[in-house]
Amino acid sequence: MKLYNTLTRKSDDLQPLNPPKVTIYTCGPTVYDYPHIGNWFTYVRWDILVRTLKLAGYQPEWVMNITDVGHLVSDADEGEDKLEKGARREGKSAWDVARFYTDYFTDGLKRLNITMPDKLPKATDHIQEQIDLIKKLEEKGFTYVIDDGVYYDTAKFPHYADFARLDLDEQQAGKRVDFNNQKRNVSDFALWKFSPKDRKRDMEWDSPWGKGFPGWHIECSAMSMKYLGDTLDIHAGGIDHLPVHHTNEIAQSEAATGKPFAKIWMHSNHITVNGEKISKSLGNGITLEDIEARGYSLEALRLHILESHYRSQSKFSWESLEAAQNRLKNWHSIAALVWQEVNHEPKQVKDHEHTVERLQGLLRTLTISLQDDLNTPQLLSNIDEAFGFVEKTLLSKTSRQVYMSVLQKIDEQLGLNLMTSNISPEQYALIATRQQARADKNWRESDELRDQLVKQGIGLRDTPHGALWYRL
RNA sequence: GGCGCCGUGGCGGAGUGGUCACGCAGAGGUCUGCAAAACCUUUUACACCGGUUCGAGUCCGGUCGGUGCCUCCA
Repeated sequence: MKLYNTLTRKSDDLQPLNPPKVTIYTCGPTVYDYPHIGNWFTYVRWDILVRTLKLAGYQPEWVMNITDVGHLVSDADEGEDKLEKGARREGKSAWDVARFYTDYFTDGLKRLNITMPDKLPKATDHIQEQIDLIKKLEEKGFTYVIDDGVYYDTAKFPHYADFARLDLDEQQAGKRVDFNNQKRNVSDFALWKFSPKDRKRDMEWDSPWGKGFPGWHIECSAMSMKYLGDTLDIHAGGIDHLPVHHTNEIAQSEAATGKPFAKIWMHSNHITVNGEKISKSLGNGITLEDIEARGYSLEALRLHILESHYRSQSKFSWESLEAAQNRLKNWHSIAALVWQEVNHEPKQVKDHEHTVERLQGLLRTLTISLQDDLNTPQLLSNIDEAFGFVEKTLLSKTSRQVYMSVLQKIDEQLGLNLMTSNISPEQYALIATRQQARADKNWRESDELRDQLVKQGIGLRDTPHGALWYRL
């Protein structure tokens, strides 16, 4: 199985440390606001990663963190605390805000049919682990303390700039911030921040260095190592994390353990909405509720997400969501054929043999496409081709069985719900009655029966092979 | 300014040098009691200019354009 590795900047073969187990850590949400579709794009993509690992015969162990402690608004460790800010906005405590958005987030995972990670550890439940890790870094001489906190000295970590290929001298030229002459490098970052002397924070803890709260980056190192060991098979996250968060995670973790932190780093690219990037500051985030309010299903959103590759900067628009919803609708009607007996003409028997071949071919290409760095767009086109063939030739008894296993496999890998249940005998009876009415040219009765079925969520299309139903 | 990425038909979007996937939308047609489908046909798509090659959307160089990060952000 091949995955593009940011570390090596090429597609690497996955070679887990302890196969068949594959350890995965993905950066989760900071729970201080509603996630927007851009966030969900990323989580769906990691869901596909996990499902593909299972397909490839691995046993993925997936940990995603919940950042419920307010790291500061800026990577330069300046400014406001996000959770405290959210708390003020909503007139709640930081703890309440964190709880509310954590629940919202896990609910969203279910709504989007995203595999539940094996663990969703919260930063606030792992303060001690973070303190221990900072202590370790302190013992090894990677830290220094200034007025407002304990910092990581990036100059002590020789390969700090390698991962993101940063040019630290040129970077931020003309933008050099004055850190009260207390920070030696702009790239240094906080491991532990002290509480302000004049104010009590909602969230603060005692530490060997004084009362305060952990820096943003340390939680991921501490929790991933606790649950998955010193070296991860795969670490994944949004592409925005590459230059700062992930760079810092590597610096902390590798300084502490002396071992590689992750073998493969994967980055999900951002999406744009109407050509603009989504950002908190622009306030153009679309939520799941916005999607549903416009009459689109989250399943359509899911399919839309799969229509682009995770490494490309994809575009979101209502128009393309509409296209995805239409495509899904067509898929549903073709999927419903799995339940339907059709009167075939003899000449089609040969086609049915080809149908079986096509469907088995789809199972092969499905595996190939996904294991090739999660090429979902290519897989979708494979599905379309096979479905087109099914539509054209209809199904025999044999091919129906194969088709059923194909639909189940697609649902399993893509998290769609193409396999719906069969309709009831009563509904089949209604269809048969309508067919008789049509044969008698009793159009009024025939149309009434059709309306009746529509009310039950069943659509019909009349073909030379009889009336075929699909779920509306 | 530094480090990157990208330019594919109306829209979205794959493409690993060798008949330019696929979806959505549009147009025309066949079929059809109506409806819905289905099927067929359909517009010189690979930003531009050079180069390498028997052959380039695919490799190399340049030009133009867009865009991301270097403040928050998946």
